[in-house]
Formats: sequence, structure tokens, C-alpha cells
Amino acid sequence: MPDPTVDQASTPAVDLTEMPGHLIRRLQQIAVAAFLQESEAFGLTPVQFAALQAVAVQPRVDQRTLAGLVGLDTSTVAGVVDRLEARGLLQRQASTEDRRVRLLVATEQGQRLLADVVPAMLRAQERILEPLCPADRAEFMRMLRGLVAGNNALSRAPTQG
Amino acid sequence: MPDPTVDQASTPAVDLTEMPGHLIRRLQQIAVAAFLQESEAFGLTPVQFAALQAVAVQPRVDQRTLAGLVGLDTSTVAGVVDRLEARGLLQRQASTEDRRVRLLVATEQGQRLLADVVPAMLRAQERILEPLCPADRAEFMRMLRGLVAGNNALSRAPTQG
DNA sequence: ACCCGATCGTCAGTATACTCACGAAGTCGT
DNA sequence: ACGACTTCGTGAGTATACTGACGATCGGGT
Repeated sequence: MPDPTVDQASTPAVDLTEMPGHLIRRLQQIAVAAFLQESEAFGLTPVQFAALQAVAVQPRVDQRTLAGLVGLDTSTVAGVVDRLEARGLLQRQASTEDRRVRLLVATEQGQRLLADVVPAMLRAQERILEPLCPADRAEFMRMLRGLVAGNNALSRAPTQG
Repeated sequence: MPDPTVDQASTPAVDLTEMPGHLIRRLQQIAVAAFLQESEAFGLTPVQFAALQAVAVQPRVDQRTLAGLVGLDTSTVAGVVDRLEARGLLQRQASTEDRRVRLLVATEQGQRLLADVVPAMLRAQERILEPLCPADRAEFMRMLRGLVAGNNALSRAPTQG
């Protein structure tokens, strides 16, 4: 009697739970869900938070530089900035020196919202790593940094920060 | 002289590269890029591969069960299955016992494609973990499994497999 | 037999995230 | 001054991934 979960023909015995890519995707879904739960009251997504935060720290960045800071394609940044601008959290200013670029500045409202969201964001980060013992958490973060740094060039939007 | 990268007002000093959520998102982008590069010739996305693989291993699954196997929302599964069906890699069969459900079966063509893609997929997995030393790779996978299992209920699409 | 709640799939809407192509604008060589 | 090349932002097209709502269907209780 063959194992009923495995096709008798020639289906390769691939276990998704052994594949880094699969687990990374699942963990990403989890990380987004944790963030959204903790920051429910503020209506910011993780990417919107990252973008707004980067703009607040570095006012008058252009969109291309912002893309490099948060690790996004410039097409994607355009949409994220659109939504932040529509909510009045951020402004696009025309540069006088280079009329191609749009300089980004966080509004007062954006900075206030940011300050409010930070604690929720930090709670979400803790929740993500909670299943690991404290020693493992540090190890995991170290490896995560190593993997992202080592493979940085692989993705379309390499980080420069 | 204050650090020019930090706003002097009150911008919280959040370093994105210290946030698990940010690094996980970056690593996910990297994992997808690695998969797409290795499997370029076949035109399958990581999620399409996972879904097709799960259907091949477990023929006549319904879409809801498939969602649980690969960790996807049923809405998302609908789209993935649509695309696989349109390419003739998979078939939706009406169940005689329960007319609500659509049973999924991989076609011959789908199974052949799957077999062709598996080596590319495995190469992608190796590339993702490549920056770590072999001992760390095993450790990383162990922690990854622990994080996904421990937080499984957090995401909308908990895995049952 | 019939209603009630649960389940399966789908749909509309929104938000990443990519590719490729484009126009506008800058820069540099000649 | 002019053409070649590059760079910045945007747009269309595609693919995850979620929420919330819906119709169709099934099951159980009365």
C-alpha cells in the first residue's frame, strides 16, 4: 500500500517545509500580519511606515534614493508616495536645481503619526521573533543580515543604507 | 555638529536594518528573484510552482485544502489556479459528491513541467542560503521553521501541512 | 420538509512588487 | 551648440496577498 499522500507515478518528493523560499514567504506574511495587527489604529502598512520613516530621517530625498533606502523598485515607490501624499503625511516638492527630481518631505502630521506608530511597530518586531529563545533571536538577526547583505545584488532593488 | 542623517527635531532613531520585518521582506524579494532567475526558461512563479507541486502530490484536492497546503488565502488561490489552468498545467474538475468544490488535478504537461523545474528550484534554494556557512544554514532553517510554526495562527492562511 | 448556520468558491477593492517602455530633463564630448 | 547617453519619474501590464461581501451549496435540527 503506497503512501496516499505521494503520487505513485513519478512526482518528485519535494517537501515545501524544507524549502527556504517557502518558509521565507510564509514568515513575510506573518510579519505583515503582526505589523498590521499592532498598528491597526493608524492605517499604515509596513512599507508605508518604512518609506515615511526614511523620509523623516532624511528630508528632501528624491524618490530614487528613497527606493534604495527601503529596498523598493522606483515604480513601487511611486505608488507608496502617492498614497502617503494623498493622506497628507508627506509632500512632493519640485527641485529648483534638477527639474526631473521630486524632493520628499514629511509633513508635521506625518511626523506625529510616525512617532505614534513606532511603539506598535516595535511590538510587532518582538512578536515576530517571540517563538525563539533570546539567544536564538540574536543569532537569527545576525544570519538574516548576512543573507540580505550577501544576496543584496540579487533583487531588483538593492539597499544602499 | 549633529549627525546629518538624523533629523534634529525628534525623529525616532529607527534603524530599518535592525528590524526583523524589514529584513524578512528584503529576503523574500531576494528569494523570489533567485527562483525566477534559475527557472527563467519555464515561466513559473514560486507560488505557482508550490501550488502545482502540491496538486501533483495530492491529486483531487479542493482549493481550500490547497490554500492550507501552500499557505495562501482562498482568494489568492483562485487567481493562481486560474493562471495554471489557462496554461494547461492543471484542471478543475467538478465534484459529483459536493457541487461546491472544484477538484484540482495536474495535467501530464503540468507534471512534466514540474519535473523540469525542480532542479532549478533547488538551485535557487541553495543560492538563497549561500552566504551562510553550512552550519549556520541548518541553524537558520531550524529557526525559520520554528518562527513559522510558532506564528502560524497570525497570518490569514495558516498552513496545515 | 424546511430553515439555519457553516462551507466553497468567487468578486471587488486595495496594496506591494516586478518588467519594460516612455517622456522629460540633465550631462558630457566634440 | 548639438547629439549621444544617462538619469528621474511615470505608466501599462502582470502576479502575489489581503479584506469583506456574495451566491451557491451542504448539513443538521426541528
